[in-house]
Amino acid sequence: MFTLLKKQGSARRGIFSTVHGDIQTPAFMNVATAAAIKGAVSAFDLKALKCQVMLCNTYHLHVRPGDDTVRRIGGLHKMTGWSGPILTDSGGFQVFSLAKLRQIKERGVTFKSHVDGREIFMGPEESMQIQSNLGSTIAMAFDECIENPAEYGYTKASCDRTVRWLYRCRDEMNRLNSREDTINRHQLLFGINQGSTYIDIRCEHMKRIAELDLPGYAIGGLAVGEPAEEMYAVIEAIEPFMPDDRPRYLMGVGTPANILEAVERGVDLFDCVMPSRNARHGHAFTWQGIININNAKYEHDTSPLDESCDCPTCRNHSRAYLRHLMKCGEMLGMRLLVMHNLYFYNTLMEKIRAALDDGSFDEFKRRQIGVIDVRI
RNA sequence: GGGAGAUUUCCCGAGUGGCCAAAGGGGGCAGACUGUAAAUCUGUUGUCUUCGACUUCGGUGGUUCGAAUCCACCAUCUCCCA
Repeated sequence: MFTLLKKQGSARRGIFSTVHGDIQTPAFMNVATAAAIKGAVSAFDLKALKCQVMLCNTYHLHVRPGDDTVRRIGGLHKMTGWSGPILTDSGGFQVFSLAKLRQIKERGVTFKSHVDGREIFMGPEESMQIQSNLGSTIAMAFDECIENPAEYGYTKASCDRTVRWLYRCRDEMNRLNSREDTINRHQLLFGINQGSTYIDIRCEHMKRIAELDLPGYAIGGLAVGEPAEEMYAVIEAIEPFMPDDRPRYLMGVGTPANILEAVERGVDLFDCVMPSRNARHGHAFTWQGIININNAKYEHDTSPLDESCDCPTCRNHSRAYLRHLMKCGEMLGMRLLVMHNLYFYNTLMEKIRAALDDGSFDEFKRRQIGVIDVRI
């Protein structure tokens, strides 16, 4: 399913084939937590934005509208109108981000719904059942995203539990995929490496989850407050223990610089709320650096966000107009900025792939770092 | 013509003798944001030679050690009775 086309150092150029289409890697997955890219961007826009994969969230869709409802209306693909690959996150990140609203036990995690406060129980089986109802292409294992910093002993115990949970995820998915009435009987399970910033725990955990021979592996629990250098160190350390013939996914990362550094260290897939969230807050990524369109200096600026950008926003609108829309709180402003930022991220990945294809990745990375990730 | 009430820093609006350069919104300016409880959150918003000083609460004059707050007159606006 994963074809490794080329390597440059540890950096990889590949194709990941799924029932919903091929993914050219390295790739950035566009985050649509509640089955919508925040900022009023539809599935029909995503094609124009060079999006390859959409990412949705198990917990959020379980809370609203309910995974039984998603199943009844035909699954995420029919629901959203996106026919390409969809990855669903397991709810593991919510174990971390809703820390004040949850309780972790061996069987699973009890959440208080952030919507209405009602109690929700989610363990490996529940997460797999929900993701099966959603009908995603790739389902993520139910894990605990450990907060940073974390105590060594707690990290070790948590990782042991995450391994046990992974076996339960695999068994439950096998059961669900064998059922006649399952929406996507070819749903793939990705395991998730944890271990905070403890290299020994990370490596040990990676070895143990690799034994399950899953179709893909993710690195979780990074970019949660630790310095970027520590994150890179973790990736470098566990990379040798990640199967070469399986895609590697660095969850929740990151800045353009983070992505370049991680690709160099052998990562194939990424996702991050940064391009969409920051766009809603007025920040735009350009090939000259990051700008805040709300700044007064753009009031009379008739140039596009980025002269060299071919996205619908840059082809049609000026900085002055975008600033005006954002200042007025017009939702068109957010939509146009989100579209631009997603196009930027997807184009960044396209350029990375092209550079890997012709062997110029190192040079490409050297040229971009310190430029596209810096505020101007 | 007679009576009642208003006028506060960019705007709305609190404040009725010292703890007031003046609450709270809005707007402005800037910052944060990494598997989205985020169209959110934070800081700042009279001037300066900025751990202190100066000028401000419609205008002018007065009372007082001290006034945005009390008094007099003037200006403008709103409402009620003719």
